[in-house]
Amino acid sequence: MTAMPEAPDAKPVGAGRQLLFLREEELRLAQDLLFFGYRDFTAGPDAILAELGMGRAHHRVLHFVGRRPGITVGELLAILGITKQSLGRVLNPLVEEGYVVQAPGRNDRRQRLLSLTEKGEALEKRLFERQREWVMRAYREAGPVAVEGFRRVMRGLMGPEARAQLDRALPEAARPIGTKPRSAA
Amino acid sequence: MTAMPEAPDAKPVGAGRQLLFLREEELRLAQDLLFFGYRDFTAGPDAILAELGMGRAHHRVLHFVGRRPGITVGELLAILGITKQSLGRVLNPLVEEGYVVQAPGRNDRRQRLLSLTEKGEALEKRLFERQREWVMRAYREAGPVAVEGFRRVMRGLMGPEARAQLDRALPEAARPIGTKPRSAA
DNA sequence: TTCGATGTGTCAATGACGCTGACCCAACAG
DNA sequence: CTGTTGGGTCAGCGTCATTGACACATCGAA
Repeated sequence: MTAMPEAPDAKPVGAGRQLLFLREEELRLAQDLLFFGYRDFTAGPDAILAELGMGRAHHRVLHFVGRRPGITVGELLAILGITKQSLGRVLNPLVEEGYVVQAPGRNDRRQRLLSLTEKGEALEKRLFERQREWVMRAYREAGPVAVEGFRRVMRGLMGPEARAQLDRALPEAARPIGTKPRSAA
Repeated sequence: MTAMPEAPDAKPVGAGRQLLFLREEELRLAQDLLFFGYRDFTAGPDAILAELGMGRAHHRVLHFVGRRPGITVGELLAILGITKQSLGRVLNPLVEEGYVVQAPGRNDRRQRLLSLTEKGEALEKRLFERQREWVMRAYREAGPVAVEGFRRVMRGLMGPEARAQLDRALPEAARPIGTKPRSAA
């Protein structure tokens, strides 16, 4: 490839260009965007977590437990899509260090209902704020129409199970496009 | 900062109005979308790679080497953002098993210019096709306007270095919207 | 009341993927 | 000749996921 001739005014790609080539390039672009975008999206929280001897997995637990206090272990496993052994290795330290509390279920006492402690909420919020700044910048630069498109595409990239989980987890308030939960929970 | 470009095509969701300030739920949604979307986006290739005893990191090498044949090890390291030890653990098997070839640089014979063998191209293509179906489905469901928005937002989620790398790696032909290798705003 | 299914926890081993630190070689550049 | 650069390698560590097997309390129903 030639070394960037600095076209000062790269025009939008002409509509009638080689369609097949563009299709391929479109997808290569999507791959790149998702790789870099996701990596940099998680970089902020990752840095905070590293100082605490934690990783991305801890963040996910804090995130989903914070989103649905009283969630059962089984539900969390289903959402995260990992094994209970993997979850245990992350969840146990969070409990031991006082970020998460477990309470026996009222109806089914086998269950351990998870929720965040104040300490857990504080950390989750800290991670959240870091990421908020990052996402807000991207949203602001892109504009509301783009944000709506982003949501549509990301939703499309999710498998059916993940979509269902998302619908279930979402407060009806901020729901994207055609996301009517047909059989709500 | 208030008036954003009109959206003739996108459905006015709750997001259609002023989301220039990021409400809590909007960011939570973004977090969920990125987590689930990225996970499911990579699931297809992951399955193929697992059969070959490889992982996501191998795919990335195949992807970026395929995109820029003759890339140096140093450039690849910069793009991937990992250490050479980490790269070595992935790249060496790829070379040993005949997916990637190394050639000494013409100007600087210290360099090992990387490119795919036919075998490597075949595998990369196979992974690519799997992902293409997935992305195409999402793109088709979302529509062209949404795709454009998706690109803008993902680009915004990338850090400055990643954006520069993306511009550098891209054939000037198929470049997304406002991506003249300079502007931001 | 017994018994199987369920929710959860845990031990042990494995593997992918990243890191740091230290050191090496070959080639370039002064 | 010397210092820097491009690349490789050994040794060790940590996170995050896996599988398989087992333990235990509880629930629900025969």
